[in-house]
This record gives sequence, structure tokens and C-alpha cells, in this order.
Amino acid sequence: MGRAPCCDKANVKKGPWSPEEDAKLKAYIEQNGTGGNWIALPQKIGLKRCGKSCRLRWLNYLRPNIKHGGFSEEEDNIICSLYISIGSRWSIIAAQLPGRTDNDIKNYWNTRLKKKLLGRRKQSNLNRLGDSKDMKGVEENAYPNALSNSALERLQLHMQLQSLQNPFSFYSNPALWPKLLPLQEKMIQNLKSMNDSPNYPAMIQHVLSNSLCAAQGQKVDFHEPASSAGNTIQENHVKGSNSNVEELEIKSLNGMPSAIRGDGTEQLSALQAELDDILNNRNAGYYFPQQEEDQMAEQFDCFKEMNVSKDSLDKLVV
DNA sequence: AAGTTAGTCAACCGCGATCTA
DNA sequence: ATAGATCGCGGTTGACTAACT
Repeated sequence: MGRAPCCDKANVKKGPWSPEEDAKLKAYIEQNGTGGNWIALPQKIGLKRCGKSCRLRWLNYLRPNIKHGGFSEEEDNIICSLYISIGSRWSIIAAQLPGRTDNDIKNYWNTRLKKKLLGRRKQSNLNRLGDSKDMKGVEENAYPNALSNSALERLQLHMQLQSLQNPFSFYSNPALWPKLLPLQEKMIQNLKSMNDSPNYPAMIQHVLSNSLCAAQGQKVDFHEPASSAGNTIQENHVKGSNSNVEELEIKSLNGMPSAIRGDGTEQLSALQAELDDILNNRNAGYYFPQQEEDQMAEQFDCFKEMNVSKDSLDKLVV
């Protein structure tokens, strides 16, 4: 049996808000506040809207000091850094950007920023895949299920940044990978039995070691920006950890070999600088020698060959 | 000029968390 | 302690528009 609907769907208006509805809602809330009950609010002011819809409209559009569009470079950097580190916690990310809403940031990430960061990599793969006329089909086949996966996507972004920083990335050098704990070894064995791809266990080895480091509580040390939002990243990091899946999420700066990682602050600064370069197209003309370009492309191809879903990772560790 | 595709963004939906009686 | 109500979040959808063929 499902949950009772929060409102009478049949008598509720949906779709875009009219200026009159906006005015009614805004005037009421500015004068009386929300009254702590969004569900009852629309009835009080004679709006044929669901309470949730009113709340959303107020939070995302009507409340004071909301900024729309025109994200600054600094905001881009903050969003990217936080996404790579904590994933799609849009409300937390929004709390660090005064005047921005989680919905706005989510849309901005999905439609622009993600492409900005991943686009170069994807374009390179497409070029490599040759002179095929049917590029649409190629793209679909090349990324069967990877980009919808938040954790893998973040790993991919992180690898891309690592590759930019260090063309001789440790991802292609097993000697640099961290030593495994017995439990991790066991997981790798399980994975081996699941998939015979030569790249699969190697990449999973690093994914898992990263994940386990994250699960062991190693954290990125964020400096809290001046914000009246109250929640710090660290607070939310702990408070929000309510599932095994979250524990498994890859905290991008954790679990890296110390020779490459340095301390967290240095890595964060390097990451920040690299993001800055990418986002501002300062390396748009950067030329990777073909060999390095191919090597980097192969690292990303690992994900194709792995054909692994987050579910399969979850099952192994839970 | 008309049709198609891709990009953008406001809004909706469902679910877990939290509150309250 | 518990069940129902509400909140808040993240994923997804769909309308609209611009760019392209």
C-alpha cells in the first residue's frame, strides 16, 4: 500500500506559475511567513497548488536574493570541487553559494559544467574511434552505462584531472597502487571471478582501495567559506552518511598514493588550479602528444571494458 | 520555410528523514 | 513506541527555444 498523496491531485493546478500566483504567494509569505506548514498554505491563500509546489516556487524563485544564471568562475570552481568530493549533494553545495538554489546548481551542472569537464575527453575518444559516419551510434556504444553513475563519473573526472596534472599517471602504473588489505584482496578475487577483462580487476583494485579509505573516515579538509548557511561541509559529510552506498562513494582525494597525493591541502590546491584552467579554457589549446593522448584514452576505456555498475560494487562490500 | 535535434530550465515525483500527537 | 503528516532532497520530465539540416 502506497503513501497517501500530500494533496488532492485532481483539484491542483500544475505547470508554470502565473504572475498572479507568484504575487499571492510572495505577498503572503513576506507578511506571515510559511507558518511552518507548506501543505496547508495554499488553501489559506486560495491557491490551487500543491504545498510542495508552493515551497519549491518560493525557495527556487520567489524568495529574496536569489541569483539566476551567470555563474562566476569562482562558483564554477566551487561546484566542481565539491561535486568531485561529495557527489550530487546539491543542497550542501548550494549552501556554500549564497543566492544559489540546489535546483539551479543541479541544472547548471547537468547541462553545462559536466560537459565542460568531460567534453574534452569524450571528444578525444570520438575522434579516435575514427571516421565513422554514424557518430551518434558510436557515442551510445562507447558509454553504455557509465555516465549516469555518480560515483564512477566522479572517479572519471578525478582521473581526468590527474591525467592533466601528471601525464604519467599512476593509473597506468600498478607499482604505484596502494597495497591491499586481506579484505580488499578477497573482493578483488570475487571481482575476478565475475569478469575476465584484464583491466577490470586492476581498476577495481584502485576503486575499492579508494572507497575503503573513504569508509575508514579519511576526509578532505575543507576550509569553511564565509557563509550564513550554518552547515559546514564536514558536518554534512558526517550527518549525511546514512547508507553503505554513500560510504562507498569515492572521495576523490583519498586513498591516493602519498607520492602523488602529498597532503590534502596541496592536492586540493592543485585540483583547484587544474579546475580553474579547464573551466577558463586556459589549456584549451594544450596539445597532448598522441602517445599520451592514447594512454589517457585507454585509462577511460577501462570503464567501458569493465562494464561495471555501482550495484555490483555495493553487493560486494555490503 | 519547415522539420528535426539539442540545450536549457522550471517543475514534478517519489522516497527517506524528521516531526508530532 | 508508533503511525501519520510533513519536509527536504535528488532524479527525472516536459515545455520551450535555438541551432541545425
